[in-house]
Amino acid sequence: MPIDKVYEPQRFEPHWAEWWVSSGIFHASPSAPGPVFSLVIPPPNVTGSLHMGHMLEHTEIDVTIRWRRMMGHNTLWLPGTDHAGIATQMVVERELAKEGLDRHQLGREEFERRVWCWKEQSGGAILRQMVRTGTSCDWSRARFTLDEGLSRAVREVFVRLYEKGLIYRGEYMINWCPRCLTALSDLEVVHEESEGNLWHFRYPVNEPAGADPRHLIVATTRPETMLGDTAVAVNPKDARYASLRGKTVRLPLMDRDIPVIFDDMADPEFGTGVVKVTPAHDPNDFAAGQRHNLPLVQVIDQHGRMTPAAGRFAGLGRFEARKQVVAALDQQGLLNKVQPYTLSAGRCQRCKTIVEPLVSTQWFAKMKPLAEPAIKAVETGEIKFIPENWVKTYNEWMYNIRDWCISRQLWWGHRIPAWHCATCGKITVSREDPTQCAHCQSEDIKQDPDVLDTWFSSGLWPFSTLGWPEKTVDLATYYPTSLLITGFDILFFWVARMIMMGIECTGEVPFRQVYIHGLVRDAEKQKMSKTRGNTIDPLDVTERYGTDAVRFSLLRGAAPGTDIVTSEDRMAAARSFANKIWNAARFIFMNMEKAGVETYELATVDCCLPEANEYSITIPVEDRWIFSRLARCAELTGRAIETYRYHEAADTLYHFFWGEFCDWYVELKKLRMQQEPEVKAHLRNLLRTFEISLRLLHPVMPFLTEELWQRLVRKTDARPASIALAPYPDYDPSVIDHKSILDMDVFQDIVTAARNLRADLGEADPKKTLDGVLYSRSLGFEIASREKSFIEKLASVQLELRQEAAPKLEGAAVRSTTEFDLVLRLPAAQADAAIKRLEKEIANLEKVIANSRRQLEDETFLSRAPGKVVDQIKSKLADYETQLAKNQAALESLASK
RNA sequence: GGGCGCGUAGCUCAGUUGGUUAGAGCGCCUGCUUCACACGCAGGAGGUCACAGGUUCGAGUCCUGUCGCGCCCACCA
Repeated sequence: MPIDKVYEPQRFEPHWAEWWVSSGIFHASPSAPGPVFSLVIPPPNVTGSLHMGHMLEHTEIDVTIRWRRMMGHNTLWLPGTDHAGIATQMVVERELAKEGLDRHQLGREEFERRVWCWKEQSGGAILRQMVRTGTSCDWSRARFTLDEGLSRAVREVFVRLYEKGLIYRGEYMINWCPRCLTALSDLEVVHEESEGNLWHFRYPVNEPAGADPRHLIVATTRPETMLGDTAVAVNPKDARYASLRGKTVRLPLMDRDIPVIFDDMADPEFGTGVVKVTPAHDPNDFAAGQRHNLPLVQVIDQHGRMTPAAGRFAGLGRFEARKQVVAALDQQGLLNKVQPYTLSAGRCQRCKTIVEPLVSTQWFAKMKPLAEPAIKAVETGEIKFIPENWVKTYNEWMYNIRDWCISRQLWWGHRIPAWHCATCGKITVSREDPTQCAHCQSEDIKQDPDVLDTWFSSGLWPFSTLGWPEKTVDLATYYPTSLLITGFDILFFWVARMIMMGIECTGEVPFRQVYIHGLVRDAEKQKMSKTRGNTIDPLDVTERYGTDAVRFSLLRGAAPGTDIVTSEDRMAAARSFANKIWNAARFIFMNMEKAGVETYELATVDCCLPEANEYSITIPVEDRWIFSRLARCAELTGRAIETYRYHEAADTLYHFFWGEFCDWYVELKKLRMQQEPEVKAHLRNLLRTFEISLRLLHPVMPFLTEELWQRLVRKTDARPASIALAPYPDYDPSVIDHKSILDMDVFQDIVTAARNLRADLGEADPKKTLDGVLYSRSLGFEIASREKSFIEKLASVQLELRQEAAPKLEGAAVRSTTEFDLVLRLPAAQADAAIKRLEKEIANLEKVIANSRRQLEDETFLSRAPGKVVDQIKSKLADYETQLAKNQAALESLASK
């Protein structure tokens, strides 16, 4: 049963990953005891595969969920995937293109069938990857946004909102992607700055015969749209143009007269103060057109080509048309000037094609009435954002929210439950598929071809996944969910909409807290992206470093409100830690074998206290100490996880396990078991502390701890099936033994002092023992006499103990603290290093002492600083002064040589 | 044009409500194949906390400004 020398997670991680699923230990039961803690996963796209962002998010969620589960909460982590409308449709269309097909050749039904096939393949992949990485979801409750139940929820919400007048259909200006051939919401348009031009054109003013010819100069970044101009606008307060009232101008190239309108949209400060108005191709102009009743002349079509309304430019692509329009105007002498200009163009979030603002009939959701209660919920603290400053961003968007274009001209998604009547032209919106028009009973009705924005269904995710609109037990138990963990990139897309939809549909907030994590970046602080080629594949590093190491490295970088830097260096460091744990286990297993102990039986007392009756001996200092440290570690780790300071949790565990458990406790136990006869008693506590440590570590390193725990702990009826179901170590502060901490401090100080002195003397080889004397009349003597042989062993010294004050010694290296003075005999040749250290120590002490004295003499300080702080300084000052005196004496004696 | 965030050791970053010799990981230097671990052990070097002011008994921490960097939102042609 000895385990392998080197930590090789590949050998056991897949096994536990499978077992966690097959054993069903993460299955949530509404009737389970304990406070409810529920969370729904931000559903990854079915088309996707796991990336580092998921890995981080899932790790943070998993740590939280595992910790809560061990704390005895009734936990649910509901997993699932999103159908991701455009993204998925694009991927499948690309696949079809390889076969030389497009979706129209297949037809809607066949195309949908193909997407479902694709979903079965790739949707399975990401779920399998999640299983492999150990996420402790309840897989029996996995959901997909196009599931029957969720589709019913979508339909119910659509009908309700329609009936309340919160969903309407109308002709407005929307963002249109000429490549995807669908409308987009404002959020799906990303703005990108690029270098372009500002062209200035002359539009001749129509003057009565005989008057002086005049022209107006208009500027535009999009010359091709001028073909659709139906007015020019000037500011009503702009005195320069007052005389234009009632005038028209001749639109060049089109030979059309268009009116001069007076509207605030024109900024007198900008350019000439005259702006061309193209209501069909610019959102501003569209609004102006409505105010002034201007006609719409659409010169660009859905494919981004010029329409017949563009006259001789008809059929050209929009960018080619731009060139030709400029050339034509130039030729006619109407090009006034060209200015370089940075403009921000809207691009399709998915395919990066420049979006075309077009007037189109679409479905919209009215947002203001939904936003109001959602704002209030955050304001009143019913929903808490962490970090808090995201509230500002949230509010900014919510207060300025505009109606949401929810229809998409796609085939993959939730079909809009509206039927158009060919007879009366009216619309029937219904929960069940209608067979006739609700208005005229005609049977000549056809379902609207559009589907809903993919975020419409994700907005319902927290309750649709729990069975809503049915009144299910799950819904009653787990809704509202406790927590949402997600990235800020989908704050508006998803989080805000869930809040609005949740409140609207269920009357309750969808979650109590939202923890917003940072972005995963590479070692160069670059955003990870496929195009940059700097992605780290989580599955790849999981194989090479182990899932636990990848998780741990991410957590160590995951301070709230900051981005998360990853690199293989960090993973290697985390793997070293895992290896350390592994080897501690190896040492323990080895000693069990030596002592003939087969397995460890879980202690009946679960708090961090040694079981006194196990001992026929006095409880040694390291045991009293380590249990206090265990309790402290549990407390700090728990509090860190609870407040989403994952980096702190990881750090606390790291330093506890490595710096305290391994470096001191195990080392001491090692000696104890070598030198003392009560091996089993010592082993018993070693096992106990190790087992508790494994439980402390389990939320962050689930695989390794499960593997070791299963090997260590004896299977009994009382034992939980998995460490994941074992209780998180109790951290009642009353178990902390302060005396033991003091004792251990002194013990460590003596050992460290001896090691320092050895180094000063240039003797780094631990095989060579040096002689020394320890002087102390207090705790130092007590500890040193009790643990003399251990100090000698750990520091490679031979000690003589004297219960007296240190005399003035010549030719010796001295290390002094308030509790003791340690003296090593010094070969004369090596005084320099010792002197140097003393001088440094003295300089430090002098600085601190001066500082403290100054403060203690300062009346204002004494009167204003809290008594606690003053006392602290006083007692420390005394300590510093004794140390200083001792060091000075030592230096004097050394220097005099 | 608004909003948010960052600038701390060679590198990457922590630093909870201001409280007294500023921490970690990696890297570097010295010495150790000590029977759990060289993915290790022991010891060590390295920081005027971007800059300038201010508040305070006390500032890496709070305020103002400057410089540098990043991100988000916005219909100015």
